[in-house]
Amino acid sequence: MSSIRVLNVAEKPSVAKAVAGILSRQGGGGMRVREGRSRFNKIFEFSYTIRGQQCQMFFTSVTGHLMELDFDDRYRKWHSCDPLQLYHAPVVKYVPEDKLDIKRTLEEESRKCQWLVLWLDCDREGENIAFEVVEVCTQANRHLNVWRARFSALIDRDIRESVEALIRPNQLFADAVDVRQEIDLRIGASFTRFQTMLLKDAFHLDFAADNRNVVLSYGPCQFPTLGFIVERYWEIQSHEPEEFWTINCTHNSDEGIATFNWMRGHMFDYTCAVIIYEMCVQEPVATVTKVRQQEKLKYPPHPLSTIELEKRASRYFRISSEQTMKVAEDLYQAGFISYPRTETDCFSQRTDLRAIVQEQQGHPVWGSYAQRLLDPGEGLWRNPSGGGHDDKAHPPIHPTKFSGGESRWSQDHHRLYELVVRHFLACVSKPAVGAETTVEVDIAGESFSASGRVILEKNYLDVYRFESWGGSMIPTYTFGQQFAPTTLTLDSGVTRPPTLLSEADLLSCMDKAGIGTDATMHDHIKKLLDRCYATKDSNTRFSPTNLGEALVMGYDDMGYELWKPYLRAMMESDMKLVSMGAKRKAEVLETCLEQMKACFQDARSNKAKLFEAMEVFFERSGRSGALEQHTGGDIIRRCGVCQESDMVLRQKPDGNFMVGCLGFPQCRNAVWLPGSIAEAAVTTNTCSICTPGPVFMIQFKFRRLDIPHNYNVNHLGCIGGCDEILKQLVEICGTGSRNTSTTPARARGPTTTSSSNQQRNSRQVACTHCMQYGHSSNVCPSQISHSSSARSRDVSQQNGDSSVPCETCGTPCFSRTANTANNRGRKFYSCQSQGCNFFVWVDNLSNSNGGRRAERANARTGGRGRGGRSGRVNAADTTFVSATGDPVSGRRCFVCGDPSHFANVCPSRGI
DNA sequence: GCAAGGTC
Repeated sequence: MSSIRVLNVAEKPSVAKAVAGILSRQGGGGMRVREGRSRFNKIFEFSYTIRGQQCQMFFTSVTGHLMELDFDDRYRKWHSCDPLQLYHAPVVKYVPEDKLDIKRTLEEESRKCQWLVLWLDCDREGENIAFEVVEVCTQANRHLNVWRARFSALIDRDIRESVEALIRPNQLFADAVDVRQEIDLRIGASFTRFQTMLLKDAFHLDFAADNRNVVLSYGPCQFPTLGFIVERYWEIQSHEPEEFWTINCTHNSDEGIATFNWMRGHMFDYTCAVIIYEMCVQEPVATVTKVRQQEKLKYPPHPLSTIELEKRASRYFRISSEQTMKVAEDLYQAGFISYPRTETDCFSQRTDLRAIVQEQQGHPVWGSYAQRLLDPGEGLWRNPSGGGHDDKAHPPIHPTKFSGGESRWSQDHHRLYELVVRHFLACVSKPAVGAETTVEVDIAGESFSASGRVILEKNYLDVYRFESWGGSMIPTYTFGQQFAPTTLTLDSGVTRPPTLLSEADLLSCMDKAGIGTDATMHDHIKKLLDRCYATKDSNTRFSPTNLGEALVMGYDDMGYELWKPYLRAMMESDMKLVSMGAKRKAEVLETCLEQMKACFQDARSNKAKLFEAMEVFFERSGRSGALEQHTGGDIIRRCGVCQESDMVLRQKPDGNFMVGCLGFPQCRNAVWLPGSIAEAAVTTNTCSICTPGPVFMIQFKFRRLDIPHNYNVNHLGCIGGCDEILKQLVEICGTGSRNTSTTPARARGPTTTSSSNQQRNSRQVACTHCMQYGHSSNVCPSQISHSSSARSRDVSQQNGDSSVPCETCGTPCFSRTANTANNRGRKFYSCQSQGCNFFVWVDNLSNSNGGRRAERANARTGGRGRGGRSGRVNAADTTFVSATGDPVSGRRCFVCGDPSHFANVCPSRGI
């Protein structure tokens, strides 16, 4: 039987070498290596038998995608077409210049072979690359019999099994990637060209030495990444510190000090806190109600995936994700660590983990730990637990070769290799063991708890020096034991805003939202820095730049969530449907691109929003004619607002006329003219009424059909305030577009309400969440929790949205608003639980807060026990409110107002 | 000059 010549192609040279090595060993024969056209992609030759068929194997590789997608030549230049055309412009898939040598190798080898076996990674991208290879190879030899090998790890058994069970490549998987590529290209290019050409020359971009090189890119991954940064930044900006109160208790004994925390945590209502504090102070005896001793385990981390490597390198060493991937690639190329781009965080059963540990035994620092791991007497070994992710292509990142440190390594190389090794050793180690003691005490019905921990066995913590497990001792307590607290204090604090996102936080956000892949996330982060959309401080925390914030603000003001991850999530779910065969590629492409095109058109018609947002941060340069109303024009009069510049007549891009101050943006004085004007020209006539003069009159020509029939189409008018006809026509026609049913009149920025934006958008674009028309995605009923912006202007405090525990029975009470004749609009808390009659006006609570704070300060710093046993509050001046809502003075019951007792023993509570 | 995805 004659031998079949088989061309095998892997996704990267390392896989070609590894698989060829495994198969040639199994085939029993030797392996020959020869050069291909590309110096990176060698060709391995050996004999092998597939299902009884003698084969002559030729094994080579590509380097990732062989082809690129781009627009047809006619559309590649930025000014070659309207960016809107990019939604339909023809696209071509081609082999770029730097891949031509690989293409030639494939063509030459194909001609010699009968079979083609594709060894691309077993994911959607791999399947797509497979079809690129098929296209090149079958063009050279159309008789090729095409096969796909599916393997999950580069180990003997997997490879042998996959070659015995060859299948056909999966067109649906490849289709899904085609969809993604085309959508990314069209959206990215259209929005990038649009916003760059619109804004770059219109503003003094202070961060750029030369505006000509500035690209304001938009991408479905980079923008949501920027969105995470901006959103957190806005959250911090809009944070309003809120004061809260908590009760703390300490107890000194011969064995040491125990700190007991209030189990309610903290309270935002001072009155509530002080009442409870009073109760504790009245009966300052602590009774131990619970002593719990537990063994606690702290588990080692899961095996290392790319994202975890990036996050941990950032957290432990402050190395950027981009640098981490660079160094990891270096270490991988030199054979010290396994493939660094992997989602997998569990080891295959077949991996020889002990062999990997064995290699590390000689290391001067962690070698002795590796020895302990392998010693059964130590009992330190534990099979690693997986995190449940498996990309079926690569194992978790682990050391593949011992090194005591190479002389050419940088500090980052040393650190990353150490992290990979220590992480691996930790994974196969037992968890740390601790003994935790929790003590709960009761003071006047309030619960407090204290806990302490001692570490019994460090185990993996011995080698994983990056993690610690704080321990603290507490004295011994027994159930029922009573003691007098050493201190019992009512303390205040204020809520703090969240911190800026760290690189590890950002990677987590992206991972959770499915933005980017393990191999590209660091690229998206770097792109934000390169584009000057964000900056990173020395603590690896990200802030948006003015430019980044302005762009997000502009789209947010339009009512669009182009900066949120939902668009990507929708594309991802569509891709999945395509790969499963539930939706056709053409159908998904058509609907998605139609929607994005409508969105693009709408964004373009709302470009004033982007301008307004940019104007918040940047000076206008005056170089752009994009919004003509701000520059040039015939003079009407001197501006009465700034008294420095002239007011000029301008026609806006939408065809409408206005009179604006040349001092814009410093002076925003403007007169908006009726939308029914067809022509307007400044005359030499001056108004005899309006002052200060001269005010030049304008000859208007109105469109007949756009004004009532009793008005003349020709009108010599004045914008100085005297012209009643002009005023009436503004009233009748509005100052916006001619046809309000399709493009409603729109005032400038701040006066435009967000609801009018939403209405406008909803007419043209389907919601990106539910694909329904009639609303935009930021008000989608299916996504309400996503829809509110964190920006302060959008934050509204509504009735019933915050609660305080009822001071009588503890049930959460929500604020409500009175609707009675005397108290309409006044807020109150009223307990809704059955039989409880607690009631208080909110303004009574807040009005008396100032005095109470002073009083509290006095109680804590005055001679009344600061640091002593009882920081008792002087309630003599406190204004309490009775259940009827009437204020009562003095030390009286909070519930019924009776001065003979406090609320904690009020008869109305059945005590 | 534009995207994101492979990889060197």
